[in-house]
Amino acid sequence: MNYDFKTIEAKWQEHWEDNKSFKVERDSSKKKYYLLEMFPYPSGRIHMGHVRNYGIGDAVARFMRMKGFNVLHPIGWDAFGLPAENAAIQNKTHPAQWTEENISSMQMQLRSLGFSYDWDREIATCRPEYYRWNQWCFLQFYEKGLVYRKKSQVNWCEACNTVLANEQVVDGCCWRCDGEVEDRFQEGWFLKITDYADRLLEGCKTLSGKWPDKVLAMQSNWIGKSYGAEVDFQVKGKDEAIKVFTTRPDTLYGATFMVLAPEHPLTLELSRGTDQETAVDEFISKVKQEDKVSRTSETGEKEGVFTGAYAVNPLTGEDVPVWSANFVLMDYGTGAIMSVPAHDQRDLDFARKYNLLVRVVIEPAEGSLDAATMTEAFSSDGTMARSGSFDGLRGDAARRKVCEFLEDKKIGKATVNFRLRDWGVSRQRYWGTPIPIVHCDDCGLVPVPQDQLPVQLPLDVELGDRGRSPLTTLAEFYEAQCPACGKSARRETDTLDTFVCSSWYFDRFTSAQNDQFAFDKDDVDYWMPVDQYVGGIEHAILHLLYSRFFHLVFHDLGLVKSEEPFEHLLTQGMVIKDGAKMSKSKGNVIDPDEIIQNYGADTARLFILFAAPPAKDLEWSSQGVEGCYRFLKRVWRIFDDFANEIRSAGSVSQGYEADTKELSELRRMTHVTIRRVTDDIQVRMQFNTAVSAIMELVNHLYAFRDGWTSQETKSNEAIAVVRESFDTLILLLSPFAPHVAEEMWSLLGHETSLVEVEWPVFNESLTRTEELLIVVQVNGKVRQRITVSASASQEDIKSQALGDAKIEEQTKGKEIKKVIVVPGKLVNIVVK
RNA sequence: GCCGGGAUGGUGAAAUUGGUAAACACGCAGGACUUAAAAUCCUGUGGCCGUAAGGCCUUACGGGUUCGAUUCCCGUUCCCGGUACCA
Repeated sequence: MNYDFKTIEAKWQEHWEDNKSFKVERDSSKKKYYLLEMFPYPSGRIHMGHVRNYGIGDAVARFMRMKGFNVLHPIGWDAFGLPAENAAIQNKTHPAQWTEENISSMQMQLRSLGFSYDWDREIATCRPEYYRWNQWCFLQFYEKGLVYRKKSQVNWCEACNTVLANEQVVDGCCWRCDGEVEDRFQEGWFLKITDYADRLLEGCKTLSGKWPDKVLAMQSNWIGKSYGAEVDFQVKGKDEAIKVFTTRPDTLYGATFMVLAPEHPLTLELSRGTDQETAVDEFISKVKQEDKVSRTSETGEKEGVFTGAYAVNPLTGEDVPVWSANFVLMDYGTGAIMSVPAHDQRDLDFARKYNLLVRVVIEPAEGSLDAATMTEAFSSDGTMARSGSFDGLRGDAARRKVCEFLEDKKIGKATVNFRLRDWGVSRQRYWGTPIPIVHCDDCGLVPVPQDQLPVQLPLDVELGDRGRSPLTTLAEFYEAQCPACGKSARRETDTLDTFVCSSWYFDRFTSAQNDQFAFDKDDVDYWMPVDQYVGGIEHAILHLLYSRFFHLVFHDLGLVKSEEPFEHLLTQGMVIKDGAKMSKSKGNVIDPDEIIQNYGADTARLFILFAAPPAKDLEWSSQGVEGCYRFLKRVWRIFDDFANEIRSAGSVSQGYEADTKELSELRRMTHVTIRRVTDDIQVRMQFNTAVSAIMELVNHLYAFRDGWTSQETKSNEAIAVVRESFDTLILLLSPFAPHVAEEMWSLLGHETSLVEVEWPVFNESLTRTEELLIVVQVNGKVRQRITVSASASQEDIKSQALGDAKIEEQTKGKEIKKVIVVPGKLVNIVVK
């Protein structure tokens, strides 16, 4: 019988579907396990990255199910977003239609891969049943004071015609379309993620060891906490102070000038009435013309202009000139800095260029600095000098003392600054969740009452006017009554960033069909947190930070017990071909469907798990796929050889001693393989080595077969041992190649599907051998291999090693200084 | 620059607590089966020297610790990812 993967896979997919094999319910009598993979955007086709992501997840889900856990393994669709809108304009369809069609075809593909999802929990974020609760979340945040509206400099993507959050700007370009991002001044909605900066950072510590260090480091850097001080510099001749943030209050005596960001309101104000007026105007307009990328690149020339004004250094009492320069950013700190050229490279470069005063106030432990000639700023810790009564203080202590002084004098204070900005969630596009707010001339911003949710996204819109969001042109949508006073009012026409949808979908999965709540308290507290989350590294900051933020807020609102949504995180590497990420433009895309057609889902899944450890990039290899296909055929053939003979065998009786060496070796191999595969999946999450171990067992069965078939009489016990091996092989293979495993399992006469079978347990005593191979080294070099009885004492091993002919030859005439015996491993003889 | 991760055969990789480097697979070579091919099965396969027995070398590079280092420590080079006039 040939390995007919097409028939087998279709058969079992149908079986799982008809029986709802992977449907789960909350059951407090069972230990839960929530396995989640990042849900896909319904682009239309599954790609290899998905196969990898979901292949890894499914292996773990199936394994944990067999280990007896109540496993929640859901799937859904991150279905709002720009591609639908753009595709709809191009193909003259509707985003809803385009999206739903894509969902259907991708569902088919996921089914054809045999993933073990609870399909009853499937969600799509673009459906009112979902986005209704998205609006509800927004209002929860609103009521808690975590939502506000402000006019600000925003990142505008011209190509996408919308605003982007800071996290969505990559190297000055749009994360989605790669188009250039420009600054715009615009009003929009923000979520106060900065209120949670400290707790999000603290959380990184508790996740250490459970999330990849890399992701935690990226998040910590993104949050960017820095300790320092805020100091007020009085403007000379005006009742106005310039507030600066510095991480080096110990260098305050060396602040010889100040620099404002060009956008800083005081830049313009201070120059008025001075002879620098026109110079400042020209400078500001020049900087405005520069694009964001070159403005913020480090290699860019530092340029500035004197504002004509002076401020007073609060510690030295000196007048210091106030400049404005392109390298000071309005959106970090206070948008103004004190410049200490001797101890900051940028300040020094600027001072040299414009001939400003340099004063050394921190002395290094070794050598000395010459303010007149130095070209490299000394920015490490050192001893304070030329700093009045602070002279001699160092490092943190120095900074603390200066801060205390500033607080005493009420001219500054120790403070903490974050790099993290609030999350702008307004999008000027159609295909997203309508923001449930009404603008009333009398009442101001009025939230839509919960019983009026969802604010439906109208489907009868004209798309294609690329300048504006369609909602702003649709009177039936934006004309509304004020929920508070009943007067006619205007509905908000911005939609929510789609990252809002994905910030809590894992909670929704716990009560996917509930139409009373976003999620049921008992459900969410039973299932959450996600025990294992699997997804791409590209969401290290975006989705993973937003989700943590949402979950903390939910926690504070008493909606969920846990604080962190994802207990363990695995970020899988990319699938690459010819050294590059698969992409249409490079023409190196392998279509999963084609692989499934030619080799089957089991082969596709096996290859993708076998070819590389999960966290590493995986180089696609058609020969490697061929190899995995060959392996499954090899499994099938040896199974076919034995199936009839072992089908009616019983189990091996307890205390059975194998009649032959071959049988006891097969038994040992079987139990060793259980141990290896279990450990690889459960502890190490290393599926490539798990598959290798199974391959070794199969190789062993082939070697075993030759002796077996020539044997004339076989005891029932002997047949039972062989059966045990095949049962085990099938079970161990089942998380990786579930279809062929199910088929073989049923061919052996088992009546239950593997879904209900327990993971095999190894017997430690059966994994031991009677003889051990010991390596004998002389001076650390392997010279001989000897076999010793497993019960041999260290002394026995030592004398057997020393008595070996070859070792005697190696040690002849030399003095034996030391003999090291590592039980079960090696003997090292040190000679001179 | 800073942060994180890497570098092992012809290739993907393995070595779990410092203990036989290269498991498993691909590729390649040889053999069996076959009229032949495919498929399949078996054997070999890090490099150098040697007919062989065997020896020497080998985990990016240079040091160190240790009886023993792919693994730990110090330094260097290169590669990948993130981030960056962040005050």
